[in-house]
Amino acid sequence: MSRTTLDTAALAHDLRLAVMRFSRRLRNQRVDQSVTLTHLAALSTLRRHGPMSPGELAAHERVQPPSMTRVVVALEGMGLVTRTPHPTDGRQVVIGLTPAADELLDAEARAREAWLSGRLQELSAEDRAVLREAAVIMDKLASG
Amino acid sequence: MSRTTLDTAALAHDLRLAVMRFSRRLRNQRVDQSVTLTHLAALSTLRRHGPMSPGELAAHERVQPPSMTRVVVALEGMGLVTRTPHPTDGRQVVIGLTPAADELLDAEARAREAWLSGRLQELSAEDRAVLREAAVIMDKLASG
DNA sequence: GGACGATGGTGAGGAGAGCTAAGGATCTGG
DNA sequence: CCAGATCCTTAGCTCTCCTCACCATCGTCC
Repeated sequence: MSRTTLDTAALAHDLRLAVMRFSRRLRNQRVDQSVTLTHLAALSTLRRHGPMSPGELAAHERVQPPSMTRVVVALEGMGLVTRTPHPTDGRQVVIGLTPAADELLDAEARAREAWLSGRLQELSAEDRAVLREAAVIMDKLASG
Repeated sequence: MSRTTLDTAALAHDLRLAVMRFSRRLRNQRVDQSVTLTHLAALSTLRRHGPMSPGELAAHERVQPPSMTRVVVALEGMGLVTRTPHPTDGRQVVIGLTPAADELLDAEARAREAWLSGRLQELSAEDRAVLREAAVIMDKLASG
């Protein structure tokens, strides 16, 4: 085993533990108890990329379609998204945000200062730059 | 809102999504189906820091004590850890690894090459360096 | 020395979040 | 027009973590 390979194995170990602990922390740190992190992620993606089908949404979030169905059902029940039939393809459904969801996302963006953004703000600019790059790399790893 | 604050909010958003997706991917990518990622993390921590009480272990993993109890019970059932009474404090219990756990961790370390280490190896040395720093920063964020 | 709050572990119950397998509706290519 | 592919959904399961409550033990204070 080469030096580099050993280092990579150690990195894999540390990175895995760090990501697990960090994601736990993120889940617990959500502000509004009624809307979970998974729900928020779906809403964010919808806002960023516009209305799309459940399947597309699932692909974006790297989740299986049935999982996303549940999320959409829950969000629809809360009046945060609408389900409208696809204009030409009868199989598909288009998920769109309601004004209430927009408000919620705005409120959440503000409230997020309470923790993650606040914590990030305490870091050095260099550390933030590292995280910014790392986010891109991790997303690449997650999608590959 | 200043420029930096805006950037930080965007970073919070992207980082959150990236970590969520990445951790989902990690969970699915485990090799041995009988031992879950949570179990492995606990075993890894025990190996790295030596025997400790369930409470300490929970603190290390940023988890509540009852959650760690379950993990320990499961691991004991699989013969991977032992529970011995604390020499002086009758309330405490000391969790230690069995030889079987050592073997499992070795096997896991080797098998991990199959995915995460393999993927990391494909990255540039610069990207790995970024992740190495990011792991430290995320752990700091998770613990604070 | 005994009562009493603090600490540590666990039992019970529940919620969130993901998966696979399978079913039903719709589209499309032959 | 039928057969297979595609899309969403239902059903049922697992894993992970939580809170609340309980019990045993420790340390302290009267």
